[in-house]
Amino acid sequence: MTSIDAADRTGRRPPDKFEDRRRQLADAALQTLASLGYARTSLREIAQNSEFSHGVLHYYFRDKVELITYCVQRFKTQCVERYDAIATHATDAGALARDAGDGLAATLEGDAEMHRMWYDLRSQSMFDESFRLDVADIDTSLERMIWRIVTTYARLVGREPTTTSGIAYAAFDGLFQRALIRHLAGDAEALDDLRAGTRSFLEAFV
Amino acid sequence: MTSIDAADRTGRRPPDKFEDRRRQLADAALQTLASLGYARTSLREIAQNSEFSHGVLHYYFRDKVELITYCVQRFKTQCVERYDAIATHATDAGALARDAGDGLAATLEGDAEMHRMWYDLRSQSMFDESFRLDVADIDTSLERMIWRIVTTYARLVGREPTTTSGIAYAAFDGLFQRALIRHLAGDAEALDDLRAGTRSFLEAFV
DNA sequence: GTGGTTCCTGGACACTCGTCAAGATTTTCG
DNA sequence: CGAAAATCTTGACGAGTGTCCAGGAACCAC
Repeated sequence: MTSIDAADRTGRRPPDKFEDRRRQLADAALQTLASLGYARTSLREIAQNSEFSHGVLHYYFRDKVELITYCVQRFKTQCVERYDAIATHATDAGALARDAGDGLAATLEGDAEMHRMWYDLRSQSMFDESFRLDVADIDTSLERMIWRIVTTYARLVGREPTTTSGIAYAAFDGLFQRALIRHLAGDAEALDDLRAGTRSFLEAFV
Repeated sequence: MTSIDAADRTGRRPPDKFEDRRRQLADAALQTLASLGYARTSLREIAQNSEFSHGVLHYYFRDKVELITYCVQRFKTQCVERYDAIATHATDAGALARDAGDGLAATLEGDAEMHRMWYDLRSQSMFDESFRLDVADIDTSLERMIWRIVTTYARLVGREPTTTSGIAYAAFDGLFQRALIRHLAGDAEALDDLRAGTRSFLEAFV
């Protein structure tokens, strides 16, 4: 047994199997994080959500921090490819506003646990420097997605945005987070308020 | 030793000493939560931030959940009495917008750890029902504070708000949270962007 | 002072945590 | 096939967790 540790193995030749397994385990970890939250997520719990035992995690990841960091990066790739499809094929402003609101409401309802995990991890990044860069990276790509919606809306109504992309994203993020919290608490009006807020912001920001 | 447990003792006659001690221990817990985050806050760590040993926590609180819940409620009272002073004595719209932005920036910079604790606990409330009601309560009072600023601004410029209090709060909350994350990450422009965003929102929402 | 109540300490408990390593198992390949 | 490499399981470890409790300390009326 020539002991090569996980760090070295990361950059070896056939990344097929090894990287696949990492992704598989990271998905189990993401599922655990989404259902239990960061504070209650343990390696044994993650392993139980996979088809392996807990020891294998240290075969594919150096420690828990590397696993979680890998999770955040993986989550990011899922994010951008998922949201890049929101509201791009609209031909008039009203339809775009409706589609954007519906898209946000749909992912909030369908992926509620995933979204609360994101806000949980982002809160963690305020305490733990390890996650800060990756979290900031995700925030940037989300900001770009929002800004694309805003600028498209502005073009369709023939005006210019009245704010910056950072401020617009902050508003939409606050709106989405609030709707998520209320939705998880059982508030039936949360989704409609998210749609209404989306329209309201688009009108206010161009 | 007539064993009376903490739950009974809560409603006894002289609540002076007993309630004072609860507040004192809750403050130590809040300090710990602010510096370590919810996931890393243990009862022994809390006790070390106080002048007592860890055993006393179960003399004044039934369990950890009751302690944290008490903390959230205590944090709320501090919140409302602290923020009710923001931007109330302004006579023209421009000064109000400036005072509001400065007030938010000042508390963000001065109480950054406390604010990140708030976002951490609010994230927790998405996973743990125990905190949901208290967290929602705090959100409501913060929403009222923001709404008071918006309506005052609207009165000073002689117009009406163009949005609801919930949507306005969501926007300001997103703005504040974004500024906090960037501030904690060492971004020197975070505070100025918060001020600029405050002005931008006030203009956009009336 | 003295006895009783209240308050606090410190240690023990059962458990979970991240980590690690020895060995069993599976896969790969000459 | 059979040896070598890669992969996975299992159990252990020390540290840390929430909780509980026996007993000491402090306080207070008498």
